[in-house]
Amino acid sequence: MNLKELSKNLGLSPTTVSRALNGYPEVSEATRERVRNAAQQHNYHPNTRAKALATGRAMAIGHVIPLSNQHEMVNPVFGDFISGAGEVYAQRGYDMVLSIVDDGQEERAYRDLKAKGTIDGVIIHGPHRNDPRPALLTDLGLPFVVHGRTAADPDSYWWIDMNNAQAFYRATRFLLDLGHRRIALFNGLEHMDFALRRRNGYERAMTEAGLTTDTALMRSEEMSESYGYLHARDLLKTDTPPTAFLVSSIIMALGVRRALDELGLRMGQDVSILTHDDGLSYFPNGGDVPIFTSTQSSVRQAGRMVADMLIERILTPTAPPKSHLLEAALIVGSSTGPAPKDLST
Amino acid sequence: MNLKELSKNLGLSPTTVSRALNGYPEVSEATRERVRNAAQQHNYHPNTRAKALATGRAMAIGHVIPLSNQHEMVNPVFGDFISGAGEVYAQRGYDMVLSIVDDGQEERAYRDLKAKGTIDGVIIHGPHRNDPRPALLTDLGLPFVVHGRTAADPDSYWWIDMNNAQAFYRATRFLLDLGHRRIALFNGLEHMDFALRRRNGYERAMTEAGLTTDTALMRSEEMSESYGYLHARDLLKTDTPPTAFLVSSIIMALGVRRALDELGLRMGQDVSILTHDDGLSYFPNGGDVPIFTSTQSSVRQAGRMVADMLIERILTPTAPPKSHLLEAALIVGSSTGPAPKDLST
DNA sequence: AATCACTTCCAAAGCGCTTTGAACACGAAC
DNA sequence: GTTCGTGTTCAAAGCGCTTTGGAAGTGATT
Repeated sequence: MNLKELSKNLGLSPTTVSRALNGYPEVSEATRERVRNAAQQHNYHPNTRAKALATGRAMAIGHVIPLSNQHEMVNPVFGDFISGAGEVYAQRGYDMVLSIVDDGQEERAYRDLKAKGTIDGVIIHGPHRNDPRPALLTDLGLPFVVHGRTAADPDSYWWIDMNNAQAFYRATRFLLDLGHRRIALFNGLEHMDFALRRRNGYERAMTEAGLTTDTALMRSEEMSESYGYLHARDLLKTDTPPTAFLVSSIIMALGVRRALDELGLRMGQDVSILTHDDGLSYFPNGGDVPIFTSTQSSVRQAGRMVADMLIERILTPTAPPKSHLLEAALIVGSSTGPAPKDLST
Repeated sequence: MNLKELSKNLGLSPTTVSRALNGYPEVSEATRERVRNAAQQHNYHPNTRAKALATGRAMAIGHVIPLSNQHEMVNPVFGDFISGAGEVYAQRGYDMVLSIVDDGQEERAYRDLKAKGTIDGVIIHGPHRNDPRPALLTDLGLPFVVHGRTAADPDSYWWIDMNNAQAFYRATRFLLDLGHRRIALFNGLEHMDFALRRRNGYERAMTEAGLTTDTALMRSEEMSESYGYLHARDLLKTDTPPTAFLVSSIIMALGVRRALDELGLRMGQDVSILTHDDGLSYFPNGGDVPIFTSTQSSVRQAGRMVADMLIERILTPTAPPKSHLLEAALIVGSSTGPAPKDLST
């Protein structure tokens, strides 16, 4: 069923039917109602391609996902993020198109997407410190919103980020207040912008407390369960093990907890763990009393917000850049407790 | 840059340029070469929407992901699957469009996608035993390939599945050969087709060994870390705990291992774990010697194969249904060992 | 009865591409 | 010198929609 057929069916011109369906005022309410009913009844949906061609708007939003060959890895956070974004798209009539792209081919991917007119805008995931994408996309004239930020010039584009520095500052202070002094930081890869901001928050809190940060207690690594386990085990076997771990991801925290279990240490008593929790649906952090004390910020919610912002950006091409900084909640669970008395005293 | 501009630029008609670019024979090689160069130089890419409209082919493939409200859950397997599929799409010039859809709205989603002409075909994820989707899509005339199978009539459509029954049959036999008799089965939700097939494989092996299956040892649950932990802990505290766990997902297996650690039981000695391993990039199963003994089958590879098959299906509309059954490899790691001597003997 | 201001509808052009059917040039064949 | 292929190019229609620029109809106003 297409426009022509439907309009013939109704004894109206395609023009009128189109206007009726798209809410133009030059059509009587009676006609509009009649058209709407007929459309519904025949399950008429305007052909997206034709509509896109006619309007110049693709009604689709792109996500380009680089796939590096070394460590083939699809961030588990990604699933939750797009499911949040996808809700918004569905609701507002946009399609979501994903491009899996070999690492290093990203620029070409964006150029092609633009040239082919497949999409109206893109979302940038996982920005590095010095990410070239904002400049590239600005250059191409392809609307975009960054989930996160870059180091340089964040005022020049649209973004939504979590306040990583503040979250980890507060988390570190929380552990310090409990008497911990040797606090390990298990961070993500620090060429990622979020990771460096987290480290900065941690270091600021330590410094303010008059402590020197000890690089021996800091790790910067892909946030997998096994790395969490391996590094925790190594650290706990040293002469001066940490009494608390500040961890960047709940998946990594699972690994740290495994190391504790294996060494017979009680979480929240012998050793504390405080983790960031993205609210991943597949790794629920316990029930009424969360297992892990954590800084929480739902990545699915972020997905919704970023999607909304991008659509706004697309619809108001001339508006100046906006941004939004989300604060993580610090939620106490049972994985933290006062630092154990130092036996050497 | 569009066709008209490019052709004017070259002093040719749009027709000729189009044919040159699309490899039609009615164009001299000299001209074709000249056109190709110009296209490359100007980064000309035909507008997808226009092309789609003219050819009737959208050059896009859909994935509809139901999002149930109760347990908002994006299967972690999904990320790996689409990254495999995405590779193939990219290579063959297809776009991937994702629709996140409220549970129960799925049928409408498919109808709409068809009516809007956004896509040329869809992939069906996670089929239930009695999944209505194959019938629906056949009815709609929307080409599709199922990743997995349904109980009824799998010969009537295209699918690629892992041989779940055989994998779990072999896994169970492996544990039986090691002397285990009380083998727990931690399965996925058994209205899912794959899960029931796995149970069937397990039960067949047990029965063939002259053992009765004990429902007290069987769980059917979402495959999360916490469920693995909770159920394993409960079972291990009973009077007659299992000596081995057969687990449907490596994520769940992590939970089982945690229960062992917590109870001071040594994995592979006191208690064995054998898990299915989808080869998820974020949960690598160890290095040279895998941690978990597992039935392995890469879901990313499956993604590639399903995508290839769907494209074939789209290009040959009249071909009879094809299917492909993948065998999982049974790979020995360090999580299994002989059943401990029964102390009560 | 003529004019005006709406309201309601429509014909036709255009979005960027493919594809059909025809035209043109050129040399070979009659 | 006409006819016929052959190779190469093009004009124009069409894909399904939106949108511009009227045109017809309706009732109120002069």
